[in-house]
Amino acid sequence: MKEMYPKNGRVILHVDMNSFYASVEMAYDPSLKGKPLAIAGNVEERRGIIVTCSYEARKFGVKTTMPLWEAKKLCPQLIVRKPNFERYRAASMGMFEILRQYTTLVEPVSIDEGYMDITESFEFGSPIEIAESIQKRVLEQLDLPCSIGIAPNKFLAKMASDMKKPMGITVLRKRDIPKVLWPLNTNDMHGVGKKTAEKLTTIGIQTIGDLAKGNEIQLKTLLGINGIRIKERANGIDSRPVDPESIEEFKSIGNSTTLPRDVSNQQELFQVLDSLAETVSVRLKRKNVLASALAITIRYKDRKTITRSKKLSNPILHKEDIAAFAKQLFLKSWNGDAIRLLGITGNDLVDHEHAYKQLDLFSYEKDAKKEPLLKTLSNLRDKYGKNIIEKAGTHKVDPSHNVGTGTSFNKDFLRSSPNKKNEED
DNA sequence: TCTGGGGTCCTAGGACCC
DNA sequence: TCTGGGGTCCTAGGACCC
Repeated sequence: MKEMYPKNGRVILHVDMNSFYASVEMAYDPSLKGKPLAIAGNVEERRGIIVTCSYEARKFGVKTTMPLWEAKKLCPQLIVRKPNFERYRAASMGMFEILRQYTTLVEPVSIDEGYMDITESFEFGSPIEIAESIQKRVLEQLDLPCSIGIAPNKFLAKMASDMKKPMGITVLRKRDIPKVLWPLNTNDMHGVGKKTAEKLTTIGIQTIGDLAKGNEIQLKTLLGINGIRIKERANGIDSRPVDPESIEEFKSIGNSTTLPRDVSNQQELFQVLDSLAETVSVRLKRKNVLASALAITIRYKDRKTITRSKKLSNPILHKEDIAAFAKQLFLKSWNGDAIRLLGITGNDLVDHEHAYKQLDLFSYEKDAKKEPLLKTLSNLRDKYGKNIIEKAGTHKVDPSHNVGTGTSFNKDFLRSSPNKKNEED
């Protein structure tokens, strides 16, 4: 048996679906296969952009994030479909189900990609055999193509999966790094975008190889902690574990919308905030969490974007509370100019059950000053059950002040995160 | 006719506390 | 006279990714 990996090394796969949304549409409607297909938002409006497109469309120069009108200019016969998220979610679940047949150590990163740690999965064959088997099953069972990277860590696996598309399998060993990775430009690196690549050129770093040998002091000064991190990555060092739970740990839930036209009428803008608040509320409830901080986003006509956020004295989840608070924030921040986009995001999410448990804890609090509130809350709950507590907890939120009966217990108990990780990197 | 919507993580300054 | 130093929390903005 060939030794492909050092005894103590890990074997990580990165599975990346190829032009996922477009491929799912083709699986649903095979008559689309082989044709230039694009998925775009706001198809009927002028502000639509390309979300994903088929390889046939890419041949014409059509790219992700390109405005729809531009794509149609490049490729007049382009077939355009609206995104159909239920289908994509279903396909995604099918894909991850297949991955989990090889190991429980599957970490979904987004709807169409994930990492697997198959170090212990030798009963299914060699890493390449496993990758081939996964690729085959995803194609046969879901009619979807994917590319797979095989490497000793996440970063290298991610880089590897990007190297052959569609339907590629790429092994990237440590010893391949100088030949395969180092000639690439830094902006081909996962985690290095346009701005960082530009900054790097100012200290004479163009390629990943340059970065691998870069001066740490200089990198730290230029990019902070990220400078050190990308240098490590460039040298193939990345100890992040594959964490199947990370997908459960939500940190924020938001909803934003680009308006069909720029709007400066307050009434109209308030209506938009109402509907955004409704969406955020529904999604918070579905995830069983409350928001302990709220942020709004305003993008003006000239695309200048501001965010304003504020901690809440009590976590909230009802649409009325979210809308009221968002409107307060909005009025404090809006300069009166025409607005292109509005958004509301719930931050510092606390688990529903956890929030109530913490209220229970409160019952045992000996502090005399806090006694009255606590009695009120537990009496109410005894009488009316859980729901009234939810209302009592959220109703009193006064967006203009951060005071009130809730402040002390919130600060001490409710805010502690249920999502704390016990894993150090 | 320019440039969506969902996120995460990091930085930096000011407030505040000891 | 002349002005600590560390720590945490909050907020705004930026970079990045899919």
